[in-house]
Amino acid sequence: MSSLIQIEAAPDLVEKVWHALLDAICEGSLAPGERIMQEDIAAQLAVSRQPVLQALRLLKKDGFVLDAPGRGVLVAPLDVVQIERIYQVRSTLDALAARLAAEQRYKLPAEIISQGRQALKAGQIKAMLEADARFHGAIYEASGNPLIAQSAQLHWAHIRRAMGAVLQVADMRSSIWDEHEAIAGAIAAGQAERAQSLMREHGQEAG
Amino acid sequence: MSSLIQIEAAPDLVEKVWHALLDAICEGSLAPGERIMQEDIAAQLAVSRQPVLQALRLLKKDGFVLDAPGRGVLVAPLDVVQIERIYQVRSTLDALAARLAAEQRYKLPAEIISQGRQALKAGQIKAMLEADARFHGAIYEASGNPLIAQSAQLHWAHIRRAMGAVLQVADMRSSIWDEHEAIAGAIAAGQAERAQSLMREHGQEAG
DNA sequence: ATGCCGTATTCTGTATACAGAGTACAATCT
DNA sequence: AGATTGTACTCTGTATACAGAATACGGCAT
Repeated sequence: MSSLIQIEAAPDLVEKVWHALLDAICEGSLAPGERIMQEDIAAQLAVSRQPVLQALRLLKKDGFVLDAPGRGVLVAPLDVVQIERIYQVRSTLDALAARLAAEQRYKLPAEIISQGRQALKAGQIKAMLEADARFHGAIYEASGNPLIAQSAQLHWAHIRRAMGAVLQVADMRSSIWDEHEAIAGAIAAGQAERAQSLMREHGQEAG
Repeated sequence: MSSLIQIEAAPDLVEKVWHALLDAICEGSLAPGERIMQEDIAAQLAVSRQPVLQALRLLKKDGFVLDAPGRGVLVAPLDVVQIERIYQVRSTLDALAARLAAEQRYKLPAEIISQGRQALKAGQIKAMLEADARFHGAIYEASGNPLIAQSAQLHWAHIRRAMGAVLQVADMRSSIWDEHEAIAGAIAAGQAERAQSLMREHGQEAG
């Protein structure tokens, strides 16, 4: 049996449409409050209305679009209160992940932090967000509980959306990578409680 | 304008099918590992395959059913490890909710606890679960962050499923309503940290 | 001129139809 | 007898068709 590369099964139109819509919403090309019509989307993506309908239902479930009875659905407006709520939940999950990762003395790859610092120095917003996501993602994975990553993944999408709007006005706090480094240190040292509380503070600051 | 009772809009077949399937899965009439065929479900509920397809996709997203490529989908087997993971996440969210509720010095209605004690004394399993859900639900609501309730709602469904299987063997811990009472006291007194840690311990015990 | 009602349009949700992918069984060859 | 390949069947996912609900506009009455 020769080792063949795994073929990625099931392109699945629904998932494609879902991804396309989510990207458009996060990136802002579908503006908050904008009306969405199934037929338009279907035509733009060259599929029938059916996969679009299903994708919209998925997005609706996660709060990216809202029902507008009679007028279809519209892109959820990004609400300050709502963002705060998301941060609240995500911080909690992050803290849990940090604690679990610390219990296993997870060693975070050093390059994640150095890459983040570089991006910050260079002022590359996109790279900064990516590095941030990698940092937190690594900890989720190290926690050994895939549910955390799954939940947080959703929140990240909301946050990405908010970030895009916010970062054009305000600068990113320059201290975040110091905080990240401290958290990574506590995790590697197995200081579960310390890692947990550092992460919680980190999340609260971010909001 | 006379005040008329709000008419509940949009029965929505997809949602009905979703609910019916979820109930069947939680209750156990759809056994773990069992194969599900769209046409069967559609025929049983007297709808077309379309709403069933969408409902299954929703359930798949939340891990109640799994993809069985080529053989449709099957009910997710209830895995001990998975249940532990769910408890881990839910405990964390519960602790967050308890802290937030405490910050507002939320007064939990006393009848929730007394109802729970009565159900425990009478040995009515169903009533016990209901009282438990009411207790935690009230705290979610008091937290002021609907995201917590939304997330936890999902976990509850999984837990309900597990409970049904577990409670037929093991008795429920008789101390839970003492713990609940202590938590409610801490919340009402505004002792946020204490409420949070009590709730965390409570969740860990339950697992 | 303004307010109200009726009609037409538009859009969603559901049902039916169709095509593709995968499995199971059976027949054939070694 | 066992293994392998070909064929038929089954089930899913997507497209098209249809019906119902809600809105927006235009006409009419006041």
